[in-house]
Amino acid sequence: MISINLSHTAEYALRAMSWLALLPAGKAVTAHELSDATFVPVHYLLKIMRQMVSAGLVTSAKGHGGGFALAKPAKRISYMNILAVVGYDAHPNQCVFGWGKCNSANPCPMHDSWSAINQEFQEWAEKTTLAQIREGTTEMLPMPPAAARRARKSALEKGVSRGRKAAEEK
Amino acid sequence: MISINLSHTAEYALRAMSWLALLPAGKAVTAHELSDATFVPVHYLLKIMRQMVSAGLVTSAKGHGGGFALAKPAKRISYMNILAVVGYDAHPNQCVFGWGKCNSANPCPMHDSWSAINQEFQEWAEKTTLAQIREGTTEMLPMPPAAARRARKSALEKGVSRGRKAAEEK
DNA sequence: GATACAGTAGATAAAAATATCCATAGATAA
DNA sequence: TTATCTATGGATATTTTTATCTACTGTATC
Repeated sequence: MISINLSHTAEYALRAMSWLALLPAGKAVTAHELSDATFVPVHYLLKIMRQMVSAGLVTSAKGHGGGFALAKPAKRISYMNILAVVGYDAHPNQCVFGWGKCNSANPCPMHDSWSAINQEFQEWAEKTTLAQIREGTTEMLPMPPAAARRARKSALEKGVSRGRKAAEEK
Repeated sequence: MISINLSHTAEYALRAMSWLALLPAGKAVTAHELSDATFVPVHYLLKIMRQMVSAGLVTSAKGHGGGFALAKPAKRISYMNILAVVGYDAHPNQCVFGWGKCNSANPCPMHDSWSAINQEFQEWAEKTTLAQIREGTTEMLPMPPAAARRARKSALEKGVSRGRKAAEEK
């Protein structure tokens, strides 16, 4: 659970998508690489990525050299777009009390205090895009921790090009 | 799931506490009444209320005439206080990527965009108290939907003072 | 004291979220 | 063509969250 209480799934989706946004446009990354970089369990990640693909946010390619890449420019993919894919319902007027009709004219006890922050979040998620990521922080990421680990492992188990394979055969 | 993705438990806690805040100071309400008013399953509510009691936000009294009431003035109970009881961790600097050290000097790819809204939420939860509830909307709540239902039911099954009892005996 | 009320405590059950596994199909390279 | 890579789709397992149940303790009223 993260501060604004994202589900694991939502958090994973954001991580994976932002990682894709860091790649040179058009370059595909495999699920394994993505998993290593983002610490998202491979199979679960694959499941999430499939949803991203059918939602049209990501393209996929099978076979050698295949993988995942953003389907459109980073600045055209908002956080809200991503969260929506993993089941986040944008209910600008959703009520903490579950009241069907809850608005300033007919507020639940928490309406006033809640709707303020809620609306801010909605707006933030809609206007913030994957482009924000690329801008600030690319250069801080020469190699993600997991990729480094994997590289070390791979080096140890000499000669095999993919660390994972080597690890399995041990 | 509500907009900012509160867990059911967190949502329930907020509802129950805000209901207590609406009562005349010192008046106790039973778990059943609270459950009717807030649509929180009784037993689950009881479990949550126990946590509120041990956290010192609520007082409880057993036996006839007993129930729950706020342990201190509404304005001294912040939403953050409530959320903390049900397991919400206030991590002003928690990282979407799960990086141990993630701050403006060493940011994860999402740090900049995320920390802004995250911090807003933290501040909001800390400065907003149950007093906000009482102020605005008390008069809009002559009788909550469930209480009304219960009263109707009770009236139908004539003569017994507690609707619940009557329903069970039917 | 007896009775009914109401919270406490902990066990158990059901449902949802998270994670893993396996058998396939498409794509590339040799 | 064959072997290898990689995503797809669906089944299954695990864990966590949510919900329910039962026995018990304290309190007030009669």
